[in-house]
Amino acid sequence: MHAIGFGQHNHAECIRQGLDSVDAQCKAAGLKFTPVRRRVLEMLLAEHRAHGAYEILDNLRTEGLGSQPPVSYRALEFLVKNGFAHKIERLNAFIACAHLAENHAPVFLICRACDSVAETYTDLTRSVLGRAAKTAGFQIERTAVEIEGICTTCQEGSAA
Amino acid sequence: MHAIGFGQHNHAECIRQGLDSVDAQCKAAGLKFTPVRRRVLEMLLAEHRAHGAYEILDNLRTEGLGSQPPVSYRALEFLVKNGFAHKIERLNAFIACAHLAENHAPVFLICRACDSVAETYTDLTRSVLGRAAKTAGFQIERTAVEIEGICTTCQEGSAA
DNA sequence: AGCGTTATGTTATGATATAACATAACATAG
DNA sequence: CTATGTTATGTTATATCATAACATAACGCT
Repeated sequence: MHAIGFGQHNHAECIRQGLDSVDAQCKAAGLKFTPVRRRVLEMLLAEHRAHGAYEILDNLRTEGLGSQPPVSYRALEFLVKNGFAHKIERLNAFIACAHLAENHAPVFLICRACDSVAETYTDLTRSVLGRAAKTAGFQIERTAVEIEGICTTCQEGSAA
Repeated sequence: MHAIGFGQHNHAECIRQGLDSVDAQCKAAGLKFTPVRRRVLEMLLAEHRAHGAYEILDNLRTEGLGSQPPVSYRALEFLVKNGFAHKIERLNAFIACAHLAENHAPVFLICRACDSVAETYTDLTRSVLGRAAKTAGFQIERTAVEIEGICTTCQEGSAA
């Protein structure tokens, strides 16, 4: 298990790869990766933090790609539904998936100081929680695991 | 690990015990368990499902205990902050804590068919996820683990 | 070209949440 | 027992997040 989101990496490359990967997956699955959807994903990929639907919308508006809430919500819904992005419930905001193409139960590490969000994952549904659910006879469909705290960088910034 | 929420139990007793327990904890901690706060917790305890802040508010209004949003939000904030209730982020709604007086990382099993919510718990922060966070140098403060699916009862209702 | 399906545009409204300020209740130090 | 600080409540207004509903356009297919 490893976390993507904190630390250095080639970001332009990261965005390009993300778009290419989704492009390919959409082609393979017969999904339409339209300009609005593509642009929204690009915005999400641009930073490892959660973006609000209205923030996305503001950008779309500037670019003439849409001006009303349903435009961004629909694009985000498409991305989330197909696993290209996730919704962070805690923040009512969205983030690009950092493990594209892998079937995973995402886990988010949300830094309350700098708002960065790292995504890692777990085989949660087959571990402790999965067993608990099974015992209760509960049939799991989706999981939201969101951990709030302070990331490494921010801990260094203000020595605890 | 066991789940509270699905299945039979003496509910009047359950409510009374919850109120008594919180009453005692507030006394011990020097917290004020005021009429509004008490009544809100009582509403939450009345059913094992998440209650919206405005639903709570409607009831308070009927009873002359408050009429504006901040009233219910403040009471709920008090309950959540002190561990007597939890917020279900997925539903933007609140539920009484089912493990009062135990220090725990709550895990919610949310049935999307009947809207019931069961609370179980885990030593999550010391297990797989905790180790992952530690590796990433992340300092955990809060966790929200929400599992959505179908509860036993609803599975029986409409045979899969 | 006709038809069904999916995506987009647009209006309107619903649902959730909090900032900001005023007042009241309560504890306790003087 | 009253002045003062603190916590809780009352109230107005507004910010923020989300979707229902309906109209139009683009696309794929026969």
